[in-house]
Amino acid sequence: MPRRRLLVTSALPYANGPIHLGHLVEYLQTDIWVRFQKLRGHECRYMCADDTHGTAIMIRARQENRSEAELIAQTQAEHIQDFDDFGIEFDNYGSTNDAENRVLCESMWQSIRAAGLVVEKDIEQLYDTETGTFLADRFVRGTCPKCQSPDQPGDNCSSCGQTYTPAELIDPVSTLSGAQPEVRTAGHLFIELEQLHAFLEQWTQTGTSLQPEIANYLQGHFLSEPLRDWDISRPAPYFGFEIPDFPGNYWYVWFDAPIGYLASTQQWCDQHNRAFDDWWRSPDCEIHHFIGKDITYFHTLFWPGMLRTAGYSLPTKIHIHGFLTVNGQKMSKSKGTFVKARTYLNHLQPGYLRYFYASKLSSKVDDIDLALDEFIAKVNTDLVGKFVNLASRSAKFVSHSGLSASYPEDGGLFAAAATAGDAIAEAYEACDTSRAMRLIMGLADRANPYVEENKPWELRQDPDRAAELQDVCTVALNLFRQLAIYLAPVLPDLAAQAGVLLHDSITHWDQAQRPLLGTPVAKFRHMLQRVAEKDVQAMVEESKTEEIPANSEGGTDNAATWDDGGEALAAEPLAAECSWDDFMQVDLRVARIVEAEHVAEARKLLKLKLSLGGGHTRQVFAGIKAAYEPEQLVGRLVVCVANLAPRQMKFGLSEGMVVASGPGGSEVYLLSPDAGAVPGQRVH
RNA sequence: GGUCCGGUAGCUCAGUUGGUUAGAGCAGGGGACUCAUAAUCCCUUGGUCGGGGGUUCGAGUCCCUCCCGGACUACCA
Repeated sequence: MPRRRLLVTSALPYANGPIHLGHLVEYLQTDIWVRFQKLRGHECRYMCADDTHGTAIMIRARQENRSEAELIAQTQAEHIQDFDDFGIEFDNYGSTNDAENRVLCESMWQSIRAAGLVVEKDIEQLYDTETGTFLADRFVRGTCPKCQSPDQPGDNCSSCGQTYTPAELIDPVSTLSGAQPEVRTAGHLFIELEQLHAFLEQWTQTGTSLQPEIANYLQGHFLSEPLRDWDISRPAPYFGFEIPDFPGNYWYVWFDAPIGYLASTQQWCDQHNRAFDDWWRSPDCEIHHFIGKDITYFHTLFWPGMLRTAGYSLPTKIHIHGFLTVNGQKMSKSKGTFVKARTYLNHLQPGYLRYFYASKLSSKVDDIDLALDEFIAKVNTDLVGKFVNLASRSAKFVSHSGLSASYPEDGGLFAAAATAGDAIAEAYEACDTSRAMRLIMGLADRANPYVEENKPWELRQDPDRAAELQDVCTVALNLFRQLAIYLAPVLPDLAAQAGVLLHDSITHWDQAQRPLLGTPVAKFRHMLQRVAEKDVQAMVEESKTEEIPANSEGGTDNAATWDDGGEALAAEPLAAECSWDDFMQVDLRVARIVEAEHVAEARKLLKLKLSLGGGHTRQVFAGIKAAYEPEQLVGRLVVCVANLAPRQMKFGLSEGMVVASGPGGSEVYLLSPDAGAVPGQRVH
């Protein structure tokens, strides 16, 4: 088999939120594929990076009163730790804000300019004068111009379905500041993608780079009519790279994000003294992108167009996967099924999820479902009951003697499993890991009866049959080792443990072709604990109490989903209608927490000092001890009831109330005003 | 509405270019074993392959039609 050179990427996670189980579908699928290629002896490099630019990052950094650089550095460190703990091995993990990316963006830009693809057009956009920013559609809400429904998103009405531009909204409001935005005109640069129409038609429809349903989708939705110009610039302020020949304007995040694939490769090449062009300008190198179906459009139209224009290699294959559902539904915070990578790791081992995803994923774009009870049953049955059990039930009988010197008669089991290696490899190669797992477990199903029939536990009773015992265990352990090799891309930790047990590390797929003989056998230790239902439940419970970033959209990563249940409303039905005057009797004010401390004797209370600005302060006792640490409160803005009658409490006078939602205990959520609010402002 | 994907045993799914009595794993029932993480092994109950038409000597597999479920439906792309 000729040695292939492969460059593999996963989509870049947006640096505005933590990695969750939905993200991991992609990174685990890719990691498994990469590990498979490496195990086959190919040179395969896995590149990724954080996607760091765009309005959402800028806004969040402002809200948190820190620089974008600080925010994205912290997020990147968290992402890398999460990936690392899941056994996802990148060859390089960069950032789209790295210097290499700027250089490559500029060079890409020059090529696109030189090709005559760029035009400037004026567009009208809503502008928030308070925050000094142009507003993307999702930052505007207002009344639908068609059906008059209030408080609708900036692009279409959730009530009547009408689509419109934010400027058409009646009484538009900026969600950043609450201000009424004004319409302003600004020049934007556009890429005339239509000039590449013929190329894209040919590339998407006749090549082998796309799954057939994706090619159909593109033909039906985009290629059947002229391609629209792509708005590629954003006026300041914007967090990104400034466009060199268009000062005051920045590349839209979706321009520089995929170039991050190149930049990450560049970093790796620099560190390893390798030639960049061997990867991105060589017909000998395969380029494989793994992405989710939500970002199909960018990767199958714009990205090939950019690459071709700048003279880079085109993707060999774009592997597109579906979304994750949990228990058959979208991930839901209230159900505790919106699980962060870190939360999972707090309760469960990564191998469980790696195997479960592998057993579900195929080369199709279908969504996959993580049914938690199926997850428990499948992992325990397949991995512990069938696979690990083979070693667990035979290793200790040969810990003193080691494996036999020649391979015993086994009824053709080893040879059959060796032959099956090709079919398993084909399945991995095609990203059909569910098929691969099925084939592997079929082998395990034939291995256990062998042990059953040969009864090593009886053989060991008879010293005269020691050789027989050794032979039976040699077969069982070699069958186990074959499975460990075939599973190594999915379960690298178990493969390593198998290597330790048999004193022969697993480094190549072809090791499954020849039995291992004559090596010592180490003392057997449990390789994988069974999944306990209580741990899964604990993970779900913890997920219910966690904060989820309110807006994880805005970058190139739109994988977040939500599904708001009706439990909260049902638990506390709406109160009777009140008049405007009634409402205005309650004086809600923005306040800043300037001091926060524990009250030694109090079980539920924290003592807060609120500032209303201008030196006006209030002492408030709030029942939020179980939900917040004093340190995390100091400095943040909250909303307080400023005209509530003071109340004498056991520990002192409470001069107001901080508003929060939630059932109580550790589930209390303080309300925060958006950036721009200042202490003392009244809430209307 | 349009496009795409799917509808096979209680559950998750396999079923290659149409070919003998439709399969696996799990779950359920019965038994065995005790080396192994209440693991394993043997036997076993479950299906008019969404409905209806058609092509064919023969269809889960091809064609038509209807029903059901899901995804997508860009234009901040």
